[in-house]
Amino acid sequence: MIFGISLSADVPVRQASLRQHNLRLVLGQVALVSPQSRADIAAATGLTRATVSTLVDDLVSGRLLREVSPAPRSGAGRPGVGLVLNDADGPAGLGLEINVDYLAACVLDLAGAVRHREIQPGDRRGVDPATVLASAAALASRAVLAAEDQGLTIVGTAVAVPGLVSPDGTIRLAPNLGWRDVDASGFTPGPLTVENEANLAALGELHHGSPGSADFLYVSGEIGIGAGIVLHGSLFRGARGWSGELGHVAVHPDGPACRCGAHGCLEQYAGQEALLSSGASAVSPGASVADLVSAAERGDPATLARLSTAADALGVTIAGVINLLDVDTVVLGGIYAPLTPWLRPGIEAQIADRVLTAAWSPVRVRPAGLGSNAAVVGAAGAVIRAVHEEPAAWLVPASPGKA
Amino acid sequence: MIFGISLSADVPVRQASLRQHNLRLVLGQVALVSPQSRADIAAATGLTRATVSTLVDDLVSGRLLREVSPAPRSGAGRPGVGLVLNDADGPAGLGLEINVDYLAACVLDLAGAVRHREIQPGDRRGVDPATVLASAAALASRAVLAAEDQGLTIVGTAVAVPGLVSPDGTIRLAPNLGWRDVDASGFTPGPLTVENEANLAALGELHHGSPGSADFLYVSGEIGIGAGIVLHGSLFRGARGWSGELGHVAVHPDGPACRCGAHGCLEQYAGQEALLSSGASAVSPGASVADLVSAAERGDPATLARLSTAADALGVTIAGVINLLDVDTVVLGGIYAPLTPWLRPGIEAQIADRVLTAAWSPVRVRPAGLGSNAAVVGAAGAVIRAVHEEPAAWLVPASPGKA
DNA sequence: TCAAATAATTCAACCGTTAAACAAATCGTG
DNA sequence: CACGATTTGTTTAACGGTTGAATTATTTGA
Repeated sequence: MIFGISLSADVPVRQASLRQHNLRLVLGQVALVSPQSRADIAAATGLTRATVSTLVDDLVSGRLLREVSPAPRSGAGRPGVGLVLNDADGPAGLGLEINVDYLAACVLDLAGAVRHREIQPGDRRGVDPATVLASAAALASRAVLAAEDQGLTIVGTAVAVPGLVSPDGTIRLAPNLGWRDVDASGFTPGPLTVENEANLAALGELHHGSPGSADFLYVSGEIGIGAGIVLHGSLFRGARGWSGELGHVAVHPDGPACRCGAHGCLEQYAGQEALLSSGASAVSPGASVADLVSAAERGDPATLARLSTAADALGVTIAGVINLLDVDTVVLGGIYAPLTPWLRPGIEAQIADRVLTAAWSPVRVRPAGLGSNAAVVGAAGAVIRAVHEEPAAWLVPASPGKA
Repeated sequence: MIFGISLSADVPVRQASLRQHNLRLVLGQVALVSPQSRADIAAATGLTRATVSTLVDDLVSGRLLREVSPAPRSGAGRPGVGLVLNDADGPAGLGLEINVDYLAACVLDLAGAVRHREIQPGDRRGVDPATVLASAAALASRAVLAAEDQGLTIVGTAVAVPGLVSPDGTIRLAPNLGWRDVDASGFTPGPLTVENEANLAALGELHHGSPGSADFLYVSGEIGIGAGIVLHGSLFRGARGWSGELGHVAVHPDGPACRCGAHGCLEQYAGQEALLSSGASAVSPGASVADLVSAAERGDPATLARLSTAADALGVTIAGVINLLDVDTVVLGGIYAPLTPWLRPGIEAQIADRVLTAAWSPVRVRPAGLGSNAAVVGAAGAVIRAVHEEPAAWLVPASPGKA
């Protein structure tokens, strides 16, 4: 549970909690705009310069902040020393992604910069989970070494998987991997979080993608269709962590049967298989998304028609979501990102038609800024975000020799 | 904005904030279990008895708590004095509801008990908004008098309306009243909140109805169909406050045209008009919901068929919502509450069929505990809830003569 | 009547923030 | 090159809120 909100309501508050809160406040301010003096921070947060000084001292000796020599000069007066997130020898987050057609790893430093990345393509459908997890573990240990080479310390790991995950780290159901009740909680050393791929991708988009709204629906087109829901700037995981199963929302209740047992699910109209493998078209069976894009660019009528059908189905479903949740932005991720030019018109038309408030408050539809990296980056970001959320817990005790 | 979360993250925290937090903690503890001694509170919250004493002193002299003579005895030792929410001469909340076929007012004391209620039936469709607001204002002033007679002081008012409300209190659109851009912000003295009827009903159900889940979908069947979404125990209002337009989610995208301009909206299948006025049946046009219930109880085939159709449509839509949001409870409110016996089977069948996680985590479907009072009670409850959330702001200064 | 037990209050100590004074570092100007 | 102006960062006394131990208050049971 790396995503839990920590400041919750029904717990007593002592002076120490106060300090924790203000430590986070200062760290967050530095994360917001980067070289910043203690005085700047004081002005921006409303804390006193004195308080900021003591807080910054803690954060610097705890290896979360770093001083940089000259702050950008302005007028007269003593120059302030700049403060930045410690991306030199501080903590770092490790993100992993287990997907149907690739494994990926990614290391982010405290400032959110990608410091290492490795992608291992290969179809994992039907492969023994233990084998796949072993490959992922190997990927992870290479990433840890790479981080150490750069002076960074991995303080946690998050894994993105295309399926439903229990709070204890068990993968309850990953239909497209063919997995069911796989325990992924301890396959790598250190604290580990297992989380749905679309959720982490949404987080990645929120914190590391193009800056946009704090309320959006991230639609992840992979073999299946998932969604990550960001409400008021934080991920909504549902009562049991199983939100976002957009692919199995009904478009036509009496439509074709779906693998899930129901009829007319969105996945039947806009899933990767529906887009790639059906009917006669310029795109041959077994083709890739890149082929689809080029066929669309050529203007192939059958391809365009199929994309239009998918866009309509997506649009109907998304319009329903907007009527329900009132998000103001829809982010198209996964395979939908490169297909945005052909999907957007149909989606926007359905929104205009079906969303009650569309007339006076527009909804943006845009492609994901991070492309296919959204989930790994989101996973690593979730780890460093935990540090940002509770810096007091991550202050490394000053070694007496060095201080 | 009576519902805002006050403890937010990017604000400095001083000792005073600490006190505010702990005041709320103590008040909340008393609200949780009622006659409770200072020592009990200390044990339950983790605060020191000393601290609890000073906090309770503030709350008592500020008229939010009241001491009751003998706490329930147990063994030996000095008996603790019981503390209860001040429902004798404390603050109270006024809730109003403007609906298509009735106006209502309701006063709740700090303990959440209904101390006054008035309902004024009568069809308001097409009536001039100013006239309706004047009636509501009259209702409100009678409620204020009734409260004063009982020693209570109204500290705020919330109004439930069947429509979309802007943050500034303007009713942007209330289709079934025929209102558009009506300013309802100042029609009664004192602080006023205007809010969607389904949202307030959901809040009412959450805090004053049958205790249940903290994540649920409240489906409000009135002339239109609205929904209130409660996530992690708090109301989700959407990016702009316009969440919950369930009635215009598509069931059959190519279905019959809806007033809203789209096609196949849920309202066409399960709205009050669809249930009451269509086709030949034992229920004559212009009938009421009570007629519908008695026809269903008689087993009238046409009525049962129509209810079954409505249940299927509701079920498809609700299943989509659950796939998306992973709520574990669905509350049927408004006209659906008395119809639950006939609606539930169809809804549950669709959920079982279409919700991915239904197999291993059941979804409860139940009628609203408050019936048609949910919205007014929720409105009044929202006001007293604001006091609970930020007691420091509501401590009445001790009058020197009385203290 | 007295000891045991529990409730509530008092008081010195602690901790984090504040405000104001002070020290440090730079620029502008003569 | 010196000096005032200016801004940064640290120091120090004071303040507010919580804590823990001691004290007082109130009841039960022997």
